[in-house]
Amino acid sequence: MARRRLTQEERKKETRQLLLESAVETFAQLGFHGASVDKIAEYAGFSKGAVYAHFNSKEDLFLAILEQQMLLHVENIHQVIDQQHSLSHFLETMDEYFHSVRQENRTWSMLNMEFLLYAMREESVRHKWSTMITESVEQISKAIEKLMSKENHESTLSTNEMAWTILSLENGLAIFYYISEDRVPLHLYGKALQNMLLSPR
Amino acid sequence: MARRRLTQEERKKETRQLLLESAVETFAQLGFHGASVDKIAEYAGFSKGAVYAHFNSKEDLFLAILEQQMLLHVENIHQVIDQQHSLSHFLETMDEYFHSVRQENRTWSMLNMEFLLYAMREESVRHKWSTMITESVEQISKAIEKLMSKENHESTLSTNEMAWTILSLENGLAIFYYISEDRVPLHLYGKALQNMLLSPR
DNA sequence: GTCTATAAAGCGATAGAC
DNA sequence: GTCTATCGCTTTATAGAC
Repeated sequence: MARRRLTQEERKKETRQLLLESAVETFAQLGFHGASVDKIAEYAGFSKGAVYAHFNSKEDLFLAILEQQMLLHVENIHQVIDQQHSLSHFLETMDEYFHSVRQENRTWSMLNMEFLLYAMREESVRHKWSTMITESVEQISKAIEKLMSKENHESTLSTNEMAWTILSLENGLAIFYYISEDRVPLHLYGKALQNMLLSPR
Repeated sequence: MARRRLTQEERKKETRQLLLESAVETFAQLGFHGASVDKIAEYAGFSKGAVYAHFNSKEDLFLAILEQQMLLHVENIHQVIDQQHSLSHFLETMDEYFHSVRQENRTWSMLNMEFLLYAMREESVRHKWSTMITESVEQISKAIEKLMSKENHESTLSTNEMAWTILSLENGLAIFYYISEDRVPLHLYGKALQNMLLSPR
């Protein structure tokens, strides 16, 4: 009996996950308004009814993947931060992380943009994002501070300002990568960061 | 007779301009899919019919303001570039330009984001934007080169890489300004650019 | 050129069968 | 839990009056 219930719960979770994955793809491709519940369901191999059995509304579904994406991004950042030995190594890893996300996972990048635009318009979501971003900035800021004190580094930028710049440049460059692709200089992200944070003396 | 025709043409142009301005506001506020032709017309004080008398479709209207915005942005960049005496002065002016656009004209910034997302999805628009951006980059690159040779400056970044970074950071920081507003350090744009391009020695 | 009316299609969401 | 059918509303776009 316990076994049977577990299987059913697993099946339910699996459907939910399939719907989430389809939603990720569809929202990224067509945007929030452009992606219909019908299309999302169809792409996952279900009907509209299945979506409304798992989520209260289209917006609810959207916010669910927003939540998922938020946690994943924060987790990635933490992983990157925790394994650093030097500031230079840190920036290199950030550059690699940046490129792997852009190239292997175009969908997530476009979805990220969609979230950003959504957050700019919806106050509640904007506030949530703002909090998450600020926390990421603080994490990065602390990590930089630790690395800098270890290396006796100095800069006219505060570590907080550096952290904001790192994340801003990531987003800004990502946009251009998708629009101009081959025209954007390779590994500019890492190079620009090195230049900004490790000023030659 | 000539006078009468001119007046009519002027009226036609005026209506068209009013519709364009309303479209700018509405698309920025609600996004491409979220903004209906009805709302755009109503906000301008007209009915839907008037819109279709001036534009073939909703997308046509969208592309018309995209064109207008493109030209304006390029013009602004040129104006900023042409009046520079030193690299430091150039970066300061860019910082001022950045802030005036963000604060006085939130609408245009959000519209800019909307365009970017649209361009990321529509191949024809993407190509147009790519060309325009590349031209802007070249303009900025040349301006920096001139200023640097005048001041005997050196850097590990090429002027081309600098230009891409300048525009990327502008977009990336703009996003965060709208989401986190008061938490983003003031005048970070100019400061970060100074640090990146004018490395202390 | 601008209006009102309307067509035709798509949307989010719900109801009821299974 | 998932389906089909359907409601009620909004959308883009067109037709015809003025």
